[in-house]
Amino acid sequence: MNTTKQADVFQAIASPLRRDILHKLALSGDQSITTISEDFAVSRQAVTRHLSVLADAGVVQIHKQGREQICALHADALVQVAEWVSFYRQFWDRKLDAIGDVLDGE
Amino acid sequence: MNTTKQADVFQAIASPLRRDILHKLALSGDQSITTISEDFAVSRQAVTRHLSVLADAGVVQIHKQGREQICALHADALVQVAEWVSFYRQFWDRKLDAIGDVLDGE
DNA sequence: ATAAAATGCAACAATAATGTTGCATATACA
DNA sequence: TGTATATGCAACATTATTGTTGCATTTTAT
Repeated sequence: MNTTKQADVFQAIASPLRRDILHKLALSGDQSITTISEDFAVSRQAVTRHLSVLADAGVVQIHKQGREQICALHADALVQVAEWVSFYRQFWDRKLDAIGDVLDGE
Repeated sequence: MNTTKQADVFQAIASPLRRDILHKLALSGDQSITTISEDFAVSRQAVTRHLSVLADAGVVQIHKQGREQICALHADALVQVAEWVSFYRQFWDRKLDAIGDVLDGE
């Protein structure tokens, strides 16, 4: 919504719909706003706003290409989330350690 | 707020204040609602509600002890977040891989 | 038995978040 | 040059989120 200052990435990924958008970008690659919105039940304008939230948080980068706005996943912004959650690994149950290892690709 | 059905953990950690509460529980261990609220600028009732959101998402467990409600961090619920974010590691910039390794304790 | 301490409940108020619709504007294309 | 396409803007309507305050209830400790 803001487009100027850095928004909270945690707030950005709080919405299931926004997480779905990120997932779609990850699986299908860069796409225009209209193309993205066709996959969801809400209006194009609603999707546009969700994309703005994601862009403000730095998780998505948008650049104009002709008359289209191409959206691209910028996963780097998620490192902050990875860092945050990694701190809590020390408090996970011992039995979850195996899962953690898998997540970390060890 | 709900206390019955499983709430979204992503929504729960979206609030900076709620993340601060989790951090306090991690560092200082189990505490009563009043003790927790003393560390924040908002009212006890506000903190109570934040704790409810965290409890609904399973990130905090609360049990009664006498006249107090003792809150405990339940980091297991954050595994879902770790799993989600780990998927995006493949999209991180190559230069961030080193950071990722550190996060994973490799 | 009483008073203090720790909460729970409920009513409100102020915002923020989500979605919609209608209309204007910029590009691409036949 | 027209027309269809891709967006942007803005006004609204609903809900959800956050916080507050006042008062009732449950325990603990004199």
